Amino acid sequence: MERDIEMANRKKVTIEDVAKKAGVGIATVSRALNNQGGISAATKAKIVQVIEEMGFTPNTSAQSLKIRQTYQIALAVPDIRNAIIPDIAWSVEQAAKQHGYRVVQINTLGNARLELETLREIKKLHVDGLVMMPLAYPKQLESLINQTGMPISVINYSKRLGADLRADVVGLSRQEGRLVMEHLKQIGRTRIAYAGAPKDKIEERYFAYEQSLPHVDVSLVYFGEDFSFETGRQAANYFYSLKHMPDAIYAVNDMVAIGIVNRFKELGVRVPEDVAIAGIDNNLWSTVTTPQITSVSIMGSEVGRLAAELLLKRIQSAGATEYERVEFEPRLIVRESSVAANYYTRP
Amino acid sequence: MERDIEMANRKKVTIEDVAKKAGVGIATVSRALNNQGGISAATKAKIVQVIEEMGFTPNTSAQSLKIRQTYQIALAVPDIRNAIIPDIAWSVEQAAKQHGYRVVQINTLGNARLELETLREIKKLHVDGLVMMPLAYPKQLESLINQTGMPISVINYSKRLGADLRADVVGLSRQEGRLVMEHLKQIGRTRIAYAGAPKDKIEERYFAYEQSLPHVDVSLVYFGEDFSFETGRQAANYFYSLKHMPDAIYAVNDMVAIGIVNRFKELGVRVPEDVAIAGIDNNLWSTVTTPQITSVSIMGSEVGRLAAELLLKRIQSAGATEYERVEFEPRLIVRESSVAANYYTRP
DNA sequence: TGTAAAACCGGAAACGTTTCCGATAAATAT
DNA sequence: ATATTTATCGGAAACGTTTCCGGTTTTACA
Repeated sequence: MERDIEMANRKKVTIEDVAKKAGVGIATVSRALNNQGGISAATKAKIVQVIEEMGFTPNTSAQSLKIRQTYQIALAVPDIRNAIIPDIAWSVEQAAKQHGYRVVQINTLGNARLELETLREIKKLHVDGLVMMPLAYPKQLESLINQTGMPISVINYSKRLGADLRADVVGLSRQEGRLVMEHLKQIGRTRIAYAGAPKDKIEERYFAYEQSLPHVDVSLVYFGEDFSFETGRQAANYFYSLKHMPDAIYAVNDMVAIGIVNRFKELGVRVPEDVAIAGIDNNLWSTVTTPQITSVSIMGSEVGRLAAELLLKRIQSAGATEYERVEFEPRLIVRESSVAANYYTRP
Repeated sequence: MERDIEMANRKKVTIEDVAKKAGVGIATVSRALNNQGGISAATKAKIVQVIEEMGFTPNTSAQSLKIRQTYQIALAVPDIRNAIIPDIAWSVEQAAKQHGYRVVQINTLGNARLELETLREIKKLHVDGLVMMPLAYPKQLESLINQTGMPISVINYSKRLGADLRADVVGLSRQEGRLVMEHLKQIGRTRIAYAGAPKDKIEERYFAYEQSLPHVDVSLVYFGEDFSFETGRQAANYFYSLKHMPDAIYAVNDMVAIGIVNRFKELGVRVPEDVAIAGIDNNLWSTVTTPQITSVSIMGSEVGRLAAELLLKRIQSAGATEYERVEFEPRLIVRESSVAANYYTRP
């Protein structure tokens, strides 16, 4: 009880309090704080000591207001719980930290409306920059990006972007889907199915499916709700219900692929004998399941690090550099879910 | 090129600019912004329109400085890439968002020095509160928590905390380890090993091991570097190298358990016939491997949500409430890695 | 229509920093 | 010794909001 009162009463100590107690001016304290010279070693030591005693920490809001920088960047991802996104978040934070920045994190749910809203929200936040990984790409997103006037790095998981986008872009070369399809065809599969999230998310992956087939059999295309394990299981149920099952499935990501394998196991469908399966992401888990999952590696932590570094470079150069576009080459990693066991490359 | 210049020159538009253009005082614009009455519908509409035109967004730093709140909370976790931590991060963010707060995320690497440093860093950040999930618990951590005077929620993954800790605590009942050990003994295993991270992290889990055995055979205890898949594989190598292998392994978490299973498969060790294995966390992946992993569920998203809500309650009540302690009861979920297949409870 | 109350609005002070600029003290040069 | 430079420091003005307080206008009521 007393504690709470004490806590509530505890006044924040300001630079002025420190100045008074140390018997100097506030300007001097500020100089001691940002040690940039113009102050004698003696007074500085004195001030540092007083700061220590009083437990003073400068108010970030006031600092930011004055210097017009927050030293924060935002990170907008669809869902921190999914696939390679923790890797990306991790590497973005590491890179940011190295440059003295913090990251505030926002999940957009990969939802078109929320992606837009988030961008507007972030503008209000007055953060120094933004690393964004959009999924749904509502029409207005690009123009909104162009308007904000805020440094932005886009991690491009899916779509072809306008050439005039005013943001750095680090993307996958959008060849992942093609790699998977070529692999499945090459191992002799002919009835290849697609299992994915709604069509408007990561469209490129579905396009790769369409484009690599002379014509698509719509009964072999399953659009689920999201990118989850459960969606994979539902896809498996769907394909199992067909009179004529596919002999291969291209899954939009590893989570879905793993869900399919999991359900097929219950249903007695053999992988890869009856159906070959391949996903995209190549996360750790693809190597842990039985069978291990053939996948395409998209190197999340590399992507995240690079996106953050491009952003920070732009921030520090006050935007006075050309917009960069970097593509990561994905790499197919063949494992047991598509070919015979013990016949695969390690990641 | 021109664009960059344009961008660099773009002055931030302030509330004063809006006031001038709308022909009103800044106080009025502020009222329009925080729509709390004292303003006619007409002028408000006018102002809103001008704001729209000029693309004005209020400066958060100035607001925070004035109202002495940042509407940000910090979230300090060991490593966003691990186990249930994405679940926790997700649910903390969702809860925060509902109350109009943002979360800035910090990974401490579960490292004692960094946990302390992070706490100091966060104090500088002047966020409104902190959800923290410590692993290493350096000695000074508790007293530092008591000193900050900042609302804190601790997600207690491991240690017994001092009764006078000035923070809300939501924890596991610290029975997870006991549950695992009882299970392994109950199914008749006698040489039970422990595979874990360094002893100083999540000590409770190791203590549960010690306490449930008459005496510990040190050769059956393996302390790895971290909580990773790779650590699990190394543990497997170690146990395999013993002349007299254990017949059961209690793994500090599922990642490690999965790593062990993975390596044992390569080595031809049968699970659970030769060695029964059980972990803690019960994440999705425990159900995806073959064999599926026996585990203890600790309900990450529930824990995260509750921690955030306790914190926000404390923030909003200005700390004038008793400190709460909530324990989540863990639940053992028996799967194939410890008993015969098809003999398990679904999560 | 006149008056009291209510609604609306603007000026200015504050929030806690950084930084410019001028002033003083110390150091160096003459 | 004085004159000049240099190092050190303090005052005060910003930064962009919110909010108190007083003043004006409108509305309500008799």
